[in-house]
Amino acid sequence: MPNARVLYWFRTDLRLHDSPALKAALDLKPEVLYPIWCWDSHYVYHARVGNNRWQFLLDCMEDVSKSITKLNGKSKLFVLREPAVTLLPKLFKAWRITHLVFEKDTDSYGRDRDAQVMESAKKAGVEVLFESGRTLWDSDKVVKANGGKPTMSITQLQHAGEKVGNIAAAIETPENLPDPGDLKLDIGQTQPDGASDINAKYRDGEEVSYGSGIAGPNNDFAVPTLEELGMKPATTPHRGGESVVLQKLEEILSDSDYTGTFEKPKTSPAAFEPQSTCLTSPYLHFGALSCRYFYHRVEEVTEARRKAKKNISVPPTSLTGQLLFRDMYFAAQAALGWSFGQTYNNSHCRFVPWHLPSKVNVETKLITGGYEVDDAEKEKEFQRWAKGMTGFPWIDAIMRQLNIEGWIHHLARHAVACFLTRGGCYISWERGAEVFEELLIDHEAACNIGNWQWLSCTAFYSQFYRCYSPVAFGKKWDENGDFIRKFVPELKDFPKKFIYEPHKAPIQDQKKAGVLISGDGAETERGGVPVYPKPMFDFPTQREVCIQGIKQAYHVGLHGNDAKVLDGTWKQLFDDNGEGPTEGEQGGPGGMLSFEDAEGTEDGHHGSPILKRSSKAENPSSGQQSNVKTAHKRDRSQGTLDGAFAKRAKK
DNA sequence: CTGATTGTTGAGGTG
DNA sequence: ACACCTCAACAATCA
Repeated sequence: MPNARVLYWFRTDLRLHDSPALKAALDLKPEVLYPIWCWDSHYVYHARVGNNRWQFLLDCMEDVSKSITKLNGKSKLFVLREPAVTLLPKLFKAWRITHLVFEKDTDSYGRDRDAQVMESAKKAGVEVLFESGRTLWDSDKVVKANGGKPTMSITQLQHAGEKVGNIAAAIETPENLPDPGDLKLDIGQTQPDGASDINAKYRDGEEVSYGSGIAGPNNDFAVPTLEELGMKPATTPHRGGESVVLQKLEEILSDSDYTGTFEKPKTSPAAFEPQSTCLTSPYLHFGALSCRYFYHRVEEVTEARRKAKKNISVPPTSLTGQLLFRDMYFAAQAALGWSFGQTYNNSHCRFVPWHLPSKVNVETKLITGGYEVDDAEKEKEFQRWAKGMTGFPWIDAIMRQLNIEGWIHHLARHAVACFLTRGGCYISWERGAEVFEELLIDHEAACNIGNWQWLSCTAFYSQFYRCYSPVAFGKKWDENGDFIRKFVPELKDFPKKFIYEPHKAPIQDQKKAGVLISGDGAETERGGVPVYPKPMFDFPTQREVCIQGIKQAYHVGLHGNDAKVLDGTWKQLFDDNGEGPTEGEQGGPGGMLSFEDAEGTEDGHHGSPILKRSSKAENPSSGQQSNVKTAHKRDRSQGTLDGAFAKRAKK
């Protein structure tokens, strides 16, 4: 198609290697190709994204932009400061676009956004091409091969994957790219409304990215900086980018023993500098590394070892097994949609009367972003967990590493997730998932949600009697407590004997180590001496409380979509003395006495918020509306990089 | 259909 | 150091 004018819309595919969507765009032999990024209010204001993940994203964007320029000096990643849903209809006209090409997104949010964009492309007479490229197999095909059901075990995923076919071989990186067309833009900018900025705590300056116009402060479509977003500098040592990870991958692969015999359960969660796993997850999330390329390169190493009769590891514990789990979670989410990310109305998530349950909108059947504080003590425990002040050094070290570096080992995630939910606090997994969503640089909605369900024994896994100890589990890997000494520095000189249970140390030992073990974490210093809190509960007691609670919930046997969960009468089935907000006969689905107001449903619209139409909203450019009133924060927090917003025409 | 086995990654004990 | 057993006990898979 020699006259094709292509808009290549980068999203979570920030790479040039092995990109089926980019290949589809280049196969059009376009006259012009605009590589673009649409700046997205969802990511800026409404999804939980801390400054560390922001930095990683910006690194990936900067890197792919440089790679584009290397292939064509006139081109780069053109970053447009406006969400795709309002921007693209204008861009189609301004740049006389004939084709829109992007990588398929099966995240619930991405699907809704893309449906809306495709509708506007159709109206504008623009042809849309998209390719699956984020997973080993197209997640929708996996679901179909699994009988239309979510893949809830690794064997289901493996069987379904076999039916779909071989994992596609990697596609060559292009050697050149077409010129971009004319960059003149004479269109108004629709700015998102930053009023409900969920990430405000990460900002110390004015957010100016939108205020400086569609092409940015220098009018050159440059990749923004954290400073431009008013965000505090990142604290993570991990840096993003396709070129960074491709080099890293070569180092990993060059160690045949490591790559070929990798077994996840045998890697230490306490290792740091370097960590025990290869830390490719954030690159996979942003698409800087293709999971299929990774898979096949690891297979090459494994095959060579097999021929040489050397040891090899196999799925599910091997490196390729990790990629299979990723596909399993993607296909589970692809099948279940929005309900996958919550207990309420989720057909495959067990109902457990957790503390701090999510509030729900009973009309949309979506969680609202808020939660019920059924017990003030539990709220306190949650806050102490989130910042690493539980008084259990192993848990606190992990949570502090998460806060500072944005990455923690998979088994460390197990330890803290089990502790918050079924093995300690008995707090809803949805609370934990939200904290991880905010802090992890590798946050992948499908994997995060799936793993939280796994660890809380609400889906994917059910052996709730296998419970991680906040003392014994860490000790198994790191008897000396070096990991604790690194991330809980007030304990750095604590005697080895008590490093996992400092409250058991005699006061003389505490004095000698220069730290006082006291209080609930509110006090961090007394008379110049650092204070580390006492444990917030007796773990063996809480372990028993949790196991009995889960056992009863399993016995009751409700899932998120059972009628008694939907209408709140589940309480009748639970012992009033059971753990969690179980008292009474009836209550809100979350557990409290009243249902959350079904907000934003006055027009009687149903379905996911981004697709709603409201006669009240205005959108002069496309005639379509997003209704910010119906699109609550948490309703929008599972998607990727674009979103719903209130329209505010630039003056 | 039944019953045995298996399930990426528990803890605590023994030999 | 490491293999193996038991504790209590869920649910998918397979013969």
